[in-house]
Amino acid sequence: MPARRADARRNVGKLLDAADAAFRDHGTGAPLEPIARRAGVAIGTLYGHFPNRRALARALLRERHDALFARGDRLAEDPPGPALAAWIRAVAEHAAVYGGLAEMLAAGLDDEASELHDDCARMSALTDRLLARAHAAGAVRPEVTSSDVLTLTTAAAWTRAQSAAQADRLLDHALRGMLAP
Amino acid sequence: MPARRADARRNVGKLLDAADAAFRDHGTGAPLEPIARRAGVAIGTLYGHFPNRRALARALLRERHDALFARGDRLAEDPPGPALAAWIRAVAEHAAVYGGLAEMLAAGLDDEASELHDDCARMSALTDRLLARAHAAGAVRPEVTSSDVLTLTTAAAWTRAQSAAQADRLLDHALRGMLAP
DNA sequence: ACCTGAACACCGTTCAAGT
DNA sequence: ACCTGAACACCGTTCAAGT
Repeated sequence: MPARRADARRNVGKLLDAADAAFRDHGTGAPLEPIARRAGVAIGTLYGHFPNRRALARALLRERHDALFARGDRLAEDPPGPALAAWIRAVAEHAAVYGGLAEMLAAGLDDEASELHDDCARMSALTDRLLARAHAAGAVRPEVTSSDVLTLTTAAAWTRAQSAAQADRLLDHALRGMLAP
Repeated sequence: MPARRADARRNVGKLLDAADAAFRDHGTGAPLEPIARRAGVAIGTLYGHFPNRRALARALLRERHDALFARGDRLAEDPPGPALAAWIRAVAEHAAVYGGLAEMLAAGLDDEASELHDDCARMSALTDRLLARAHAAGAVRPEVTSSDVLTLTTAAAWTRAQSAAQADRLLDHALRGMLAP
């Protein structure tokens, strides 16, 4: 972390607050100029701190992602089957804070150049780990792969942007089909 | 169908061909000006025939939707459980011809003013009918609702835009959780 | 009855000039 | 070291003028 001028640090804080509000209201595709205006800075200042939308999202998700990773680590101590289910639900719920975030995270996993790639890879690694435990305990059907779990998670996150209740029901059905009979 | 000047009819045909190619390549959000140019007409001509993107999509999907509805009607004669599963797979496959179509159809079902509403309502009605048959035959778990089925269908269609194979596997797992044990 | 394309609005992004 | 905001590019949409 380089030394920053105090006004610059304040501006970053105000930009993140404004971006959070805008992303909540209009999704991750929200216009950037109103965000800068709402933060009381010029549009160039926003670009000076965040070269693109993904960099802004990454900063915005920092704390939230760290909390999610901690949750994943804790779940690795719980009974394998329910722990995997709880993890999937937690990620799906997280990826629905902003409309369009599910797409952004799915893309970030594939694109190594994405500012979100590291975070996505970490989520993926936690999924692998929790799934491997569930397999070892015989809690999941043997044919279920890590990709299957990630796909379900993103699909549920995308659904959640339309209806949280329906996303939960989709998870109920799909998990019933994935967990051991 | 009002009488049309021959050149107007030709233009509509060329616009639909160009739009189909553009939607396939860049999804339903593809820029409209290149579509008009590719069709050899001015942008105003496109707007003259199709007041908005949904109207263009509706025209583009006409034949395809009619074929889908016919498929649904035929499936209503088949064994209820497999028929429902086949219908879900057919709709999911259809809604993935263009990127972004899954979202468009999901929105069209809720929005009565949408040019796509009628088509979406008909898909929904066919889903209801096939699900009711499956329930009557005891082929589906009793708690499965029509919304559950529509949600799964759209989620699978959305997934399909990224990976067809993963979408199929999602359907495998979710259907296993929805069909009677 | 239909077509043209200039015109306007809007937004993302850059960068020269300023402090 | 950071900020400003004009400038440019791009695209959706409208509409007066033309055939």
